[in-house]
Amino acid sequence: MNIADAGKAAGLPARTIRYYETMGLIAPLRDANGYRVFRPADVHRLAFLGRARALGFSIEDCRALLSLYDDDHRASEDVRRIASDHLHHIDARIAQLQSLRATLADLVASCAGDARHDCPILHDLAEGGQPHPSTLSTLSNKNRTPQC
Amino acid sequence: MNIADAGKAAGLPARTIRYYETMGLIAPLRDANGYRVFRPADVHRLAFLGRARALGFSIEDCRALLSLYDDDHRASEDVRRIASDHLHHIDARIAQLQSLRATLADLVASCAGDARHDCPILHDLAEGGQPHPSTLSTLSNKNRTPQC
DNA sequence: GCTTGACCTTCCAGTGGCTGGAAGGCTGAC
DNA sequence: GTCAGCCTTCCAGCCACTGGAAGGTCAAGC
Repeated sequence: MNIADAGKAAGLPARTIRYYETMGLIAPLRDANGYRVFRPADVHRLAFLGRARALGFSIEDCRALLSLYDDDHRASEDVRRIASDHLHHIDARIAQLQSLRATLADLVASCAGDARHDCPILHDLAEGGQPHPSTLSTLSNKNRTPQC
Repeated sequence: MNIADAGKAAGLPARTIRYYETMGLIAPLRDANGYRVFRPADVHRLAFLGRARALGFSIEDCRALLSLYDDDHRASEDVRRIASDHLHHIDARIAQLQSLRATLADLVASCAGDARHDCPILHDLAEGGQPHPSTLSTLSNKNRTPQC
């Protein structure tokens, strides 16, 4: 099975699969012509990766999960710890976004959004205003760059 | 005022300020020795940037907001549109994370997390299981890589 | 046998918003 | 003069891809 078919079967773009190979997450065989050859087990592994990534696990988490999956002597404790840590990160991220959202929603609500010059949003950004109570922690946070 | 003092005044690391200069967001003067010289207006602009970034506005959004801030003929409509679009992005992101969180929490709850080999988390990742109803949209989403 | 188009390969570079480090210049106090 | 602590620029790395270029391979149709 070539890379495009493996991609279709696993729901991943060919480029992503090549990237996963360079990251050492998969190791397909090679045909005489240099083409990658994917066995069913490779496709299965790719689908595993696709699902883990869809749940937001990092590449390094995925590597750890795959190695536990391969490990006949694993303890479910180890898997659960990875998932649980990840859950905590997501919870923290949601809380941060919600606090940020509250501030932003207040600002948007306070702005007339018409042809006039006066704008409370810009005023707040310029003068610092009163940060929304729930945003204080976010603003004082080291993570000054909430990606969204 | 040199870069370190401007950074302290605006609450930004010197490196970030240099980065903002390369991005064309600020244009401090230069002293004879090549050092950047920050006037009060520059520091004010930096603080504006710090607050906008803390609210998750992208660098390009910040550029647009600053240019509206400088514009004597702006309409608050234009500012509000930027903020409102950003709010929608944050809402979408929160919804995505919450759906992902629900799936993940189910998985974590289903796992004994002990010394045994059997693990529903790995089983789900390997076999695809039943995706959590609220996660279906996430999994079928183009954005296969939810950063958290 | 030849062309065509769809695949495949590798390599390099860009995304966003910084951050780290290196190598070297400037300043002010001792 | 020497030392710490600033400042400068430039290059590279983070993450997980993604885009593009340049070129090889394959199968179908003529």
